[in-house]
Amino acid sequence: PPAMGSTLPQPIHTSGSGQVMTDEQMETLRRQISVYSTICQQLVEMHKACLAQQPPLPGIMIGGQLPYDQMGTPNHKPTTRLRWTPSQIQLQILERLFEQGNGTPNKQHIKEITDELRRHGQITETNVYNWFQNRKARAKRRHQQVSVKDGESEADTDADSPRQKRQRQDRELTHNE
Amino acid sequence: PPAMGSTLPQPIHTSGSGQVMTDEQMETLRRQISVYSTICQQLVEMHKACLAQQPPLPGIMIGGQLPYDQMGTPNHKPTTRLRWTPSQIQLQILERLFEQGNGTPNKQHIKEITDELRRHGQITETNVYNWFQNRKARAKRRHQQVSVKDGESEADTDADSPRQKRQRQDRELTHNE
DNA sequence: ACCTTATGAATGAATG
DNA sequence: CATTCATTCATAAGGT
Repeated sequence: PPAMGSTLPQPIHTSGSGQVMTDEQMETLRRQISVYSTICQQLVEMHKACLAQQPPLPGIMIGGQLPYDQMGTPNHKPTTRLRWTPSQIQLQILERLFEQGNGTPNKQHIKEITDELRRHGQITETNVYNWFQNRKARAKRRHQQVSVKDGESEADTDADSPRQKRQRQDRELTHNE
Repeated sequence: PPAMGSTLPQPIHTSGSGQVMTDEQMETLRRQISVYSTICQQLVEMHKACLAQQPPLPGIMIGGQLPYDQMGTPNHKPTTRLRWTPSQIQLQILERLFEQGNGTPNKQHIKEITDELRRHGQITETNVYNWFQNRKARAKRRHQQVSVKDGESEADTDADSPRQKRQRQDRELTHNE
């Protein structure tokens, strides 16, 4: 359960000129609403617990008596896929491309790939970009994990096991106006 | 003291495939988000007040002693974070500063900001600097993607600077292919 | 139904 | 600044 820690604020700004929204924008909106939904629920829980062990303080009485049950409950149905999922065909193509050219393709290339893949389903350049990024990162990690004979048998929830945490922070920060 | 029972809308269900929204729908969405925003703020206030006049309740410890900022910290990683994560309050402040002053603040200003933000959690000047850098870059990318118009379902969300912009691919390394 | 795993996406930090 | 890397978060898919 995510909440306040994530991305809360500001509603999307559409360009105003037309009201055509892109998929991305739609998703952003959906996510925003979802986040608010979660937060509200959490806050309600907190407040419940808070009130539960407290005398009926007279001063506040905010929402008063109304049951929490009727509060929103905007828990969204999966009206649409929340995140992109590559189709089989798309995956095959991507996989093949990845094998050939190692590394993330440049912008132009990404655009081409995206256009091609779109013929097999909804997809955006960002999806493609992310895919390559993730693919690369995970291949790398997988590889170095194998080479380490650490004999670890840890079951990490996240497939990415933090090997060699390189903690480098606070460099000189030499920037002037 | 708002009435949070009255109108908690449910997320709009757009037709999914077609991403053309009418003015009306846009308005509705904006309003929904706005409502959530308001409610969240109010709930936070409520809860604050609630805790304020209460002894250190032992049983519950919902958010524990941690500030609201970190409420969102997901359940299964309570351990120390390896990288800085802005708290809610910090984020709000940063966001506000970003809106006002355009661009990355100079060194002096960063120092001040950092000192201020430190009151809300661990933070360094580098963190602040990086934040502004990233924020700017991503805002830019976001903006140019919004400016794409007319029937293009093209969208890019994260991914750094996907397209457009007289990019210099010359210096873009040439991955084999 | 719940739990685990795989993986798309977000973002702080680093590099050029 | 522009790009890229590394880590983390969230969820779709799959197993039991």
